Amino acid sequence: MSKRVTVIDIAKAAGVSKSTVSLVLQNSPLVNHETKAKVTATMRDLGYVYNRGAANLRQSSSNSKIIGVVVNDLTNGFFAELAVGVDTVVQSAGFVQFLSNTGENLDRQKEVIASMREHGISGLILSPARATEAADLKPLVTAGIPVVVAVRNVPGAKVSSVASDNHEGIAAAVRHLVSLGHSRIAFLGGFRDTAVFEERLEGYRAAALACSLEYDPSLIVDFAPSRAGGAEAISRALSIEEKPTAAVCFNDAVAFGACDGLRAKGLEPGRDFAVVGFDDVIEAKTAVPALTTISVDPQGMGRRAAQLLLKQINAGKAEAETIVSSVRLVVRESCGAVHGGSRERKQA
Amino acid sequence: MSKRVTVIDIAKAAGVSKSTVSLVLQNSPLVNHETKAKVTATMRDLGYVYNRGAANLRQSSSNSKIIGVVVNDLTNGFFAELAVGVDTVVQSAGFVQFLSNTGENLDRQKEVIASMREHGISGLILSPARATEAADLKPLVTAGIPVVVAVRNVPGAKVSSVASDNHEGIAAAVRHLVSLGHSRIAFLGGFRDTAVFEERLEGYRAAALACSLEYDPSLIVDFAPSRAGGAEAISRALSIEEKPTAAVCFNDAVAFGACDGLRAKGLEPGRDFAVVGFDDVIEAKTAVPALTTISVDPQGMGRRAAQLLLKQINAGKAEAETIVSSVRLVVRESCGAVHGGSRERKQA
DNA sequence: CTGTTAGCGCCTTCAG
DNA sequence: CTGAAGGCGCTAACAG
Repeated sequence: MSKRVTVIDIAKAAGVSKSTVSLVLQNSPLVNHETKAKVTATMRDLGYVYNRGAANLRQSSSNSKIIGVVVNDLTNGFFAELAVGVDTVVQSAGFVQFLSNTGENLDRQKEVIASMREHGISGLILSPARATEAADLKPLVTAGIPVVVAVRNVPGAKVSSVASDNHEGIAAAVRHLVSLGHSRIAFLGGFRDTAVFEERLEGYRAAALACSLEYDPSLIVDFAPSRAGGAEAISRALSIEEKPTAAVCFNDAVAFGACDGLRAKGLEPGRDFAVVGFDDVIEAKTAVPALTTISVDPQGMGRRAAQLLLKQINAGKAEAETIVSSVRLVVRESCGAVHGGSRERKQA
Repeated sequence: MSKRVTVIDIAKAAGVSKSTVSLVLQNSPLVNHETKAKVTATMRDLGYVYNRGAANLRQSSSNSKIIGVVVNDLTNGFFAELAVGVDTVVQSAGFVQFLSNTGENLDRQKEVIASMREHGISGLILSPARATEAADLKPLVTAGIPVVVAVRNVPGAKVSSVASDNHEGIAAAVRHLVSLGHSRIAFLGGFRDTAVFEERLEGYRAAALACSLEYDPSLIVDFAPSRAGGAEAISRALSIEEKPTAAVCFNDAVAFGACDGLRAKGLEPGRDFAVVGFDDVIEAKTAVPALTTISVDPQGMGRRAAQLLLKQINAGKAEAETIVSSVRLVVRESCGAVHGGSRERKQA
């Protein structure tokens, strides 16, 4: 209906020139308060809305004030919170958020990112779908669009990232278990050839060493980081000579699987065996009350990611930077002290 | 760094004119396959990215292919799912989603919507923050931007909406309770002066009538639709002459409050008293296992809202339309049959 | 089927 | 402090 009102309309109505209006728009100090007030008034009267598309066209672009956020599973409360965290800082910096969900679908991720590019995002925060490769981000970085990867790392990508403190997380879990009297602690699940596995395992080693536990490689049971893998892993861990009484798991999926496996053997997690999970991607909220987990604050991660991105946007182009987000151990119910663990059972 | 490559660049490289390229872009049938292929090839080679900003500028605008989604609490799983539902259909229609969170903050909502307008959204899906008024949406509708309001209604606004079937939801709950043997059923919580209250109460009345229950106004206890209000309401409901043995609550918050109130009196919800909640905004997932709730499918609502919006966008401008989303009764554990209820207790 | 010509709404010189 | 031009990347008419 009503044609779009443009700078020219309001210039006419206010009796000034378009350039004056333009200056007001970017509130330049070059225009006196009086005219400025008049102009803003007429803008309001005529219902003027700024057209960023046009502005971006004229300007160098990429100062579109829009930042893209794509997450792999918005249904998961963890990522929803992450997005909220991002949104908070993005909004207060005067940007808007383009948020999309990939549902772990690589094709969709590609489409979504392409679409965002067409709209001229000035930066991207990505919680990548599984199996995302550095090549998927290549076009972005060559185009000079800042990218920060969150939660999961993308192997060879030269972009900034925000992830949780894998080393310290596992170490805290080990210390917790030791404080409950455990000394035979298994490390379950995960693929050895990933960086995350290395970090987590290293945390395990370091803490074990610090607590002067004997280091027994047979307690390290690598397996697919899935629920099924967890079940397999716990089964194998329980088949060794000197059985463990507790386990730290590569992620929550593995932990759930371990609980499944324990129950299949008539053991109740939390009572007969202590299990600690790591808040990963699969499930942020656990249904197993006795499960202790290493949790990260998703909103905090989101905020940090956004801040990092904004910094890079403002700096033109900065070096890729990596932030490790601190984690905390969440003990929901008793994790399972050793005197209630399988050791007694073994003696019985 | 690398300057943006434009249609003109690829025209030059492919040895055609810009218009040809433009035609290819909107894959018009007017260009023969061969040239089309050549053009697309060079586009890929030069790493061309379409500039929607420019296109929107030239075109009538509002076919920006971006649709805005603003939600009052993304932290709440219900709304996250809603957003996912919207995203699904929005994406497959070739649009992108601008998603923002208001956190129930009206000012923020205003800012966010303004920002989206500047970016030229072609439509808006809004799950309004509390106390949103029709006036807040006025500018949008006068600008001819289709709006669909989801979950919550905005009183006088002339926009489409997608909400749950309040009438049938409560009615189903009442029928369920009657089938368990209850005949004294309270209706707890909510402010009488809202449309939603009317609808829900009407559902209660209709079902009570259909089940030939006596209609006793003292069983209707209106109170703030909050947890505190629920506690107050149940307390008042239990103070009347002939006590109820069950209650349908205005929303989940009230239901939780009612449970609090029951426990304070030494009654266990689900055993001594049946409580039914309504999936509203506060908490989508309940922590009280014995609580039966009237649930809506948030993703489904999101999809429906998006479809409605797209329809309006394509139709230019349609009449405001209202969709009521069906609900279903979710019985988690036994809701509490009357023989285990307070009636026996009264007789004892 | 292809090339030419005009702008879309805004911002930036560059002179007044 | 203001006015006049020019152009960002693209599409819409027309002409070839």
